[in-house]
Amino acid sequence: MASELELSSTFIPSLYKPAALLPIARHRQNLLYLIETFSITIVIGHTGSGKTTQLPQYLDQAGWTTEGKIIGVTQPRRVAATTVATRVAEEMRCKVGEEVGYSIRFEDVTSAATRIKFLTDGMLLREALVDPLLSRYSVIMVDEAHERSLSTDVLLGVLKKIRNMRPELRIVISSATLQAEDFLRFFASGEAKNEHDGEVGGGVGRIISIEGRMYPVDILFLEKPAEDYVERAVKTVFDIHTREADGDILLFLTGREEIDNAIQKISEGAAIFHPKAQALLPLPLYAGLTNEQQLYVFEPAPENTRKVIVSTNIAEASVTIDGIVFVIDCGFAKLRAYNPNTGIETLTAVPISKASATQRAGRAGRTKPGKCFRLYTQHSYELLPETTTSEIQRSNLASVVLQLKALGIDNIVRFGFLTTPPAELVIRAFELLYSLGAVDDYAKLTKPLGVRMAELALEPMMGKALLSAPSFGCLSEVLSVAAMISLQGSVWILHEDDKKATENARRKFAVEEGDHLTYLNVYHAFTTKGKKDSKWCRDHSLNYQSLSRAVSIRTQLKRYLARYGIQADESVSSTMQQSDPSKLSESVRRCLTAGYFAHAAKMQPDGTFKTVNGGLTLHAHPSSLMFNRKADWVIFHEIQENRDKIFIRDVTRVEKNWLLEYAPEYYKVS
DNA sequence: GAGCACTGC
Repeated sequence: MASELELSSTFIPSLYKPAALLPIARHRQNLLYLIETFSITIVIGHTGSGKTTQLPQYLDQAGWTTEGKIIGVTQPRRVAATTVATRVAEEMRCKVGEEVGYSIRFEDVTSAATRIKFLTDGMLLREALVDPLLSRYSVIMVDEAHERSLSTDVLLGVLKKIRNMRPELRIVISSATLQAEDFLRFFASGEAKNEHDGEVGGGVGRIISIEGRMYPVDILFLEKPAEDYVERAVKTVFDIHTREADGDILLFLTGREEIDNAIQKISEGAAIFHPKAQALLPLPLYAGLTNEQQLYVFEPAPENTRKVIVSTNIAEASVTIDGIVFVIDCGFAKLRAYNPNTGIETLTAVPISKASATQRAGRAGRTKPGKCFRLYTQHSYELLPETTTSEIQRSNLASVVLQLKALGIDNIVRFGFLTTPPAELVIRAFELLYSLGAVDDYAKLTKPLGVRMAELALEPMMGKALLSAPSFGCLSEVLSVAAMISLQGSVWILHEDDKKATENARRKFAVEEGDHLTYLNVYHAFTTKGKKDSKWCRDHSLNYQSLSRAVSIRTQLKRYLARYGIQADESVSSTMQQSDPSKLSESVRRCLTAGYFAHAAKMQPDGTFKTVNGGLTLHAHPSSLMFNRKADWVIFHEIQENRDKIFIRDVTRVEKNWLLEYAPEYYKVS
């Protein structure tokens, strides 16, 4: 420790502004006082205030890491956990994994010396399965809590429960201004009243605001509503380019199609109207791009060139780009919602919230004063909801219910959620879990099935299929299928200009029986013929990063199963060629049916599908093998409504009698 | 004939 102190007085960090200059430094004493005094501290501060990097260090220096206790800081995203850990380690002059570490899925970079640990909130929930009181932590800081992700909300509920049993635990919540009082009220509810009556939070906690290092952003609205916001956005890009000072532009649209469209229009316009002026460089940004493709937006523009980054919501919170001076906000975002009555997810563009609009505008003021052009009227803005509906109110909650059950929360209905999810969502989740055998008649987790399903990092239906695999003699295969399905569609690389290339590549691996066995084929080729080689992947339009991830996921799932005494015999059936391929294919499809019986459909003469009760018309997604193939009965992984059609994705042929065989209760009526 | 964003000892 002595040598460390000496070092820090001799050297000044060169990479970053000295920490003493950050806005948070002035609040150091007050922050430490509040955390010492109150169980809950809500910290309001923008990105750049230093709350994430400095506060854990203050706490460490103030003695919160003595006697083997550690400070945990959760993030909603993996990248944030790793980058912040790296930065704090630099400031503390240690290697990541020593005094400062991080823990995310597949990567635990911590050691016995670790005192400050950055981790995803999902990961902290995992830890709670083993250590229900999170007893190693003296302080837990939940960063970016205002984003209200599914796991943040579950974590907040769990922390509130833990606080009752561990009053010495300190909880710090980082929030945007708008929601700070909600967080405090949440933790204060159920507390006995005291002398602080009348004040939000009473004696439980306090809110502290730390001013961020932000530059002013001028907000401009349209006078009249725009008829076509993509067109209006492109026009605004050119207006900025010709009339405003230097600085890059960030344009928010809702999805890939709009983005490609806008980029084309910007390129065309730039070529015609401004042949000699400063050039415009339009760049797309959305999650579907590979990491490599995303990196372009971070590179400085060539000389005499203005970057125009055309992005989805990914640039609102997940990705931060320097040098943005102008933001154009279309006022919409695509949002996922789940209908508990039909079991169908929708993905539609909806108006954003005021909080979201503020966040978007803030992206313009990170390096100097900026401007935000909103492609809607001030009147429409006033009508927007304050905040976006939290995920827990619009998601399929099967996994959440399973997780809470595994954490020992028996009464889900009475569980203290920050926002109580609609009862229909909870009921629907229980119905599915019951039909899968994960919970019993008394809504208790079954042993060992339900307990294991909760532990596996898989959706309940896939978890059930995987745990059934040994009895079908296809564990090795279903492990691979489960890993590939976990990639959520990022198996293939989509070529913007050459759509046939992807199709041709798909055809090479196609298996008649459907998408799941095609995935198995791809996985097998990747780990044998492909030799886990990135060039081989590029040649076959496959996403190298995703497939490497599938290998990690498979390894992790296999390790879990091994702990249950379930061994995958890789030597006998690791290739489909070795045993009778058609028999193996049947086993895999039977096994999938045992997990996915609730996602079954029957093909109609016109090639569309009908749900089991006959109510809804479904279409095979064009990315599915079953898009132009014949089948009778199928099971599918995902069902989603886009615009006017309901699509099913990851579709595989099954037999009707398998449905009756593996889910007699579920199908007894029909 | 077509994909918002995240994540799991």
